[in-house]
Amino acid sequence: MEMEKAPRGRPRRLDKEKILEIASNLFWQQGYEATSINELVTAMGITPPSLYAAYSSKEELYLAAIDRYSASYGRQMLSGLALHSCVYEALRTVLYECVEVFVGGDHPSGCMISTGLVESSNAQGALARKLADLRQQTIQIIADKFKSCETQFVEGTDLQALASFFGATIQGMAVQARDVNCPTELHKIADHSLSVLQACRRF
Amino acid sequence: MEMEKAPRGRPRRLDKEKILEIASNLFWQQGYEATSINELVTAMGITPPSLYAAYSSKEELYLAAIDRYSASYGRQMLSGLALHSCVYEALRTVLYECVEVFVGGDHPSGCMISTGLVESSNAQGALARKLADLRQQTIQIIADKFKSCETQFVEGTDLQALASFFGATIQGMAVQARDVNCPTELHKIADHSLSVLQACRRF
DNA sequence: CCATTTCCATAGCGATCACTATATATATTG
DNA sequence: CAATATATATAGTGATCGCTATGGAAATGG
Repeated sequence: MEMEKAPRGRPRRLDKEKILEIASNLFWQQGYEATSINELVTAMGITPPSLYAAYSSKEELYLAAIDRYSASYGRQMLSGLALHSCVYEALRTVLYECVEVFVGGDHPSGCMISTGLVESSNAQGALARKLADLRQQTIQIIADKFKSCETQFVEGTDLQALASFFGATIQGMAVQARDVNCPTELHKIADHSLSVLQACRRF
Repeated sequence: MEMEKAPRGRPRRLDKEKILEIASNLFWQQGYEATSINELVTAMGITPPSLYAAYSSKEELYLAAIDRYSASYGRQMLSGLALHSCVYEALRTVLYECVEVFVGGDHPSGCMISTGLVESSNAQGALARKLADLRQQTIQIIADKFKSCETQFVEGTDLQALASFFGATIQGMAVQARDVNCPTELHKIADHSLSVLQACRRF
């Protein structure tokens, strides 16, 4: 069996994953620009040099937080696309999982990506473009699912536009999750949105 | 006839309205926290004391900018509600006017209110709550129109939830206006959203 | 003209920003 | 026990934050 050999020097009080978890929740709650290094290290119970030993800049930390969010919550929200061959069941699962993530659990409300860096200074242009890309990627993933289910739609349906519409629904739900934080209201929004998909289906 | 008597002291280089116009566009582009006093006064061609002579704080300036936006663009976007007795025509006009504002003209893209201070530090809690209120007010205005047109809907329709859905549509369009800035795409989103209203109508 | 009124520009306030140089604390290695 | 390696805490960097005290510039009133 493999023994975990302790590393050479003084052990760190917080590993990278724990640092990232705390940073993710703060960025999720307050956004990139509104979250200061001071707030981060205070929440972590460490000091700035320890943070910078793990992540070389605030920007890198934020990017890692976004990656972490995508890999866990983002994956969860889109998991329905692969689970269901019926495009309606697939998208209903996606929207309901969005509600779960946006208002549920022991984490901030809303969505790190949907409302991330929508407003920002020119100084953060690169990060803002990255977030806009991620939003567009999400829409593209939905569009690809629609295209792979083309036979389920009435002929001539603009599947790309339909995916943009559901992207807008998700982004709108993310805003309202911040404002009212009520799963019931979000479910109603999801259901109205799903009725559009229902109307585009062929039976 | 009334003569405009020049005031007593040194004349100001920029009146309050011009200051507000420039501030509004910068806040619209970058948001509240990402826009610094330095950027504002540089864009205005004045110095901080002149700005503070007109508006006593950054927060007050931002609130005035939001008021200005509501009175002009906000009013324009909701004007369709009073113009049309047909609820479908009314809401179609609203969504199309949103597209006009969100991607058109010689001003920033997106919406000052829909995506304003969705992410923010606790220090800006009061402003963030104000913006959330404005978003909910918009939804309520749409809900009130629906209720005044109750006879046009199929019986038992949840008009409040329907209004929330269109609020989400508008907020989603505001995000995508920032990301792609394309009126054609937004119109497709608006049309899909309107099909939900069409399905709720009684003929 | 001078006095008065009003606004503007310079300069800088204390606080906070993201980030780091230095030295000390805590572990393993030999 | 050193000697080495790593992470830590203290304390601070220059820059920028929102905001303002001071004094001079530019107008009218007498």
